[in-house]
Amino acid sequence: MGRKRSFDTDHAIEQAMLLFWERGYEATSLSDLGAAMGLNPPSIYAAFGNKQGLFERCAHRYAETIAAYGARALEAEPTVATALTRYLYEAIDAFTAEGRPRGCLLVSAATNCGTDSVGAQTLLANYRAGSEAAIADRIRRGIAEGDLSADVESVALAKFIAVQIQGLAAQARDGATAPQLRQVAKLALGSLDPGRQ
Amino acid sequence: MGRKRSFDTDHAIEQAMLLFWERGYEATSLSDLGAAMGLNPPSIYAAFGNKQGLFERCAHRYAETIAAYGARALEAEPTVATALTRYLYEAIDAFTAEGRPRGCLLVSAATNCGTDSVGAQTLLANYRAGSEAAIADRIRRGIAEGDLSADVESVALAKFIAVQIQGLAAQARDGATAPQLRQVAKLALGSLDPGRQ
DNA sequence: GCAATTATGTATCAATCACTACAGATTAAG
DNA sequence: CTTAATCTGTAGTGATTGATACATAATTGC
Repeated sequence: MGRKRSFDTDHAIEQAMLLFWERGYEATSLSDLGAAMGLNPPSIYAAFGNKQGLFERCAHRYAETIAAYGARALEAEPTVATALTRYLYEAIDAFTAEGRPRGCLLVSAATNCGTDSVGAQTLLANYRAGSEAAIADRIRRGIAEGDLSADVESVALAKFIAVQIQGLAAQARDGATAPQLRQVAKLALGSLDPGRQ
Repeated sequence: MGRKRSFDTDHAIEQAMLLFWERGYEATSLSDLGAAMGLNPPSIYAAFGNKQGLFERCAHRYAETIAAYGARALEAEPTVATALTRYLYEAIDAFTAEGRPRGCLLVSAATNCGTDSVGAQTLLANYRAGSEAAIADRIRRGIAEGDLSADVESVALAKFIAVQIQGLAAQARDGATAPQLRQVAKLALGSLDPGRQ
């Protein structure tokens, strides 16, 4: 019973996500969020609890949609080399797509925050750690399948890919173009060449 | 004439720099800065103009001291390969040194800021662009000296190094250790091997 | 229709933000 | 010492922050 909610929660999350993606957690005020979602403060708090609750929903949405290329690349590609190659190139597409913020919400929406934003900071850090762990798992699977030399250090290689992702995201925010970043990825993926390392 | 300044400007900048480095531009309030520097607001404004003026002094100090390894590596090393290698390894030392903030102020002190911090944001972006340009210059010098194959694309390789720096700084903030990051750098520098690319 | 329950809009909360007015303290010049 | 100039400490500026109180509107179960 009770009055029905007069707005679309999914659409509201989408608008808030774009704002958090563009400006980061702290720099996005509830006034900005309310204006973008077309909601007054009480509706926001009733639906999401508080600012951090809304941010968690937005980060989840981002991970499930925009950043879904990562899991797809790791699962769909037959070899580690093709999986990591596709991972980087699709990341570059995501970081530089037209008509939406550049870079990666999970990388740069809560990098420099005050003590009251520790929650958002660790939330994103956990997403990043999860992605890196998934990459390491995929590398170990490749080794087990004989796809990759057994003396490849999965943790180090996964961290290498994570560094590429975080660096590419930062460069995309700084205005680097997709072709430029693809040249960078090509250099980075040279390390994966069989017969090297 | 007039009353003498009762504090050491250099020491004040040093304390403010450490705070900006740790928390970023927006998340560091003037109360925090005043407490760290041992100054009341009027003294800060008399000496530095405003918050952004203080931040500019801090960024300059950081670039001239903490981040001086970059220019040193590019100038002192005889070849591009050794210069870029030293660049990355000394960056890792700077990003993970004990007793001071992790990561790089120029990379992550103004990544997600509101519209009133555009000045700080572009200031750091210019520092980053300058570093990347210096790397590209050094690469072109190496090509001119016959140190490097003439078909190396200086801009792309410089951006590749910039991506490593920004990614390594982010990973250092996420808690990665120096040995872990050195493994990453080793993989990245594999692309520089003569006979490849 | 009635009562219970939930959502919405207005208006506002205390806290904090960057910044400053102002008076007293301290210095140098004459 | 006097005078002018600069610095320092106290206190407070208006604006904005995240978050709410409260009355009204809308919906469901009976």
